[in-house]
Amino acid sequence: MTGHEGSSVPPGRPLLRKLDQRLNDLIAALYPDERKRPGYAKLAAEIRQTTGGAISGTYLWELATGKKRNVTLEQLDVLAEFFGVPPEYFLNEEVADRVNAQLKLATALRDARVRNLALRADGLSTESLDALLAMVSEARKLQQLSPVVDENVVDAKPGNDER
Amino acid sequence: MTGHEGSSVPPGRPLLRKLDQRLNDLIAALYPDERKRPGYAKLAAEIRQTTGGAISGTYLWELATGKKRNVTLEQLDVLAEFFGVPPEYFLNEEVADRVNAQLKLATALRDARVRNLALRADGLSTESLDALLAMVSEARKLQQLSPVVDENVVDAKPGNDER
DNA sequence: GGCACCTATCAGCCAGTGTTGACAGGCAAG
DNA sequence: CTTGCCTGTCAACACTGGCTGATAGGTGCC
Repeated sequence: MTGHEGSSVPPGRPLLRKLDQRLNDLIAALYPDERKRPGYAKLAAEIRQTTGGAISGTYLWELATGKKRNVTLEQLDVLAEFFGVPPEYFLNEEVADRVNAQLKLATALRDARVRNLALRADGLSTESLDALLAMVSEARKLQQLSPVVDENVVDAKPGNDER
Repeated sequence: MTGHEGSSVPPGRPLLRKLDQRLNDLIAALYPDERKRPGYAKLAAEIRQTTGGAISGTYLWELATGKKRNVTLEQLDVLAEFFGVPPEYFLNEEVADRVNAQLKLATALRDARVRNLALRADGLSTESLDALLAMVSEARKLQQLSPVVDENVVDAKPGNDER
């Protein structure tokens, strides 16, 4: 656009340079255990089926490593929706801090489902939360997800509780 | 997924569909008098010299008429900076409403300078406001702009375009 | 040893964002 | 009426956002 350099970020414009850090924070919050964390490809696939929006693993990596950062609003919306944060999270410092506190709290919880719900709960009404949960459940049933994902995200321990 | 119809937006994704309206609101707020309002080209030039970011008049029109709406963060930042609103204005309904109230109030004022300052004042500390004002004044002096605005915002010498 | 399946990273491609340039219509000055 | 400026609008172009595919390295299972 401006023909500005694209590698080193000139401090001239207060652009969204912290997007990479924000993204990494979110990922770390959702998957506190490094071993259990899926790669960017798997994570992107998860985002795709959860939000319906398209995103590639490679691009996720590019964003997380700061190689690309001038995303479009559509992508921003998809990311925000998946991680359960308001889109302003990527723009406003205060909002980011507030949400980050919530994230730390959620990380403390052991149960993956509760953690996930807690993340998505921020700023939503009870009705919205309920509707979301129902939709996700429906989607899973519809896709006939096998008893995989033993300790991954959405499903918890294998052959155990589960409503 | 770019089935851009212009008017009817596929409700599949709660995208930023109101960007055109928001933009028009801002323009109308800044230039309440239709007669005195500069065209998109002039307005774009104004934005360019004020914020330093690049934007074309045609593109401004496309955004205002809803032909394009999936802007990048960089463009969003430039627009927000010029109009003196926080970037969340384009994302968050509540913020937009709150700021819109401020805009109406500011519109009531006759003096263009006060109106301008009022717009930019929202959410800023007194120090920031002061610094901004100083910078703008310096810029004006530097560009040898005519002795301040009469009722327009900035007066440009006819037939002269820099850069 | 080997193979199969991961992962992160890179190079190249396509689509759409954002550009420049030009056209038609309105309004004031000559 | 003609000339000139300014407006909104469009079409053709360029650049980069975002994707697909391939490569290199790691770990487990045979």
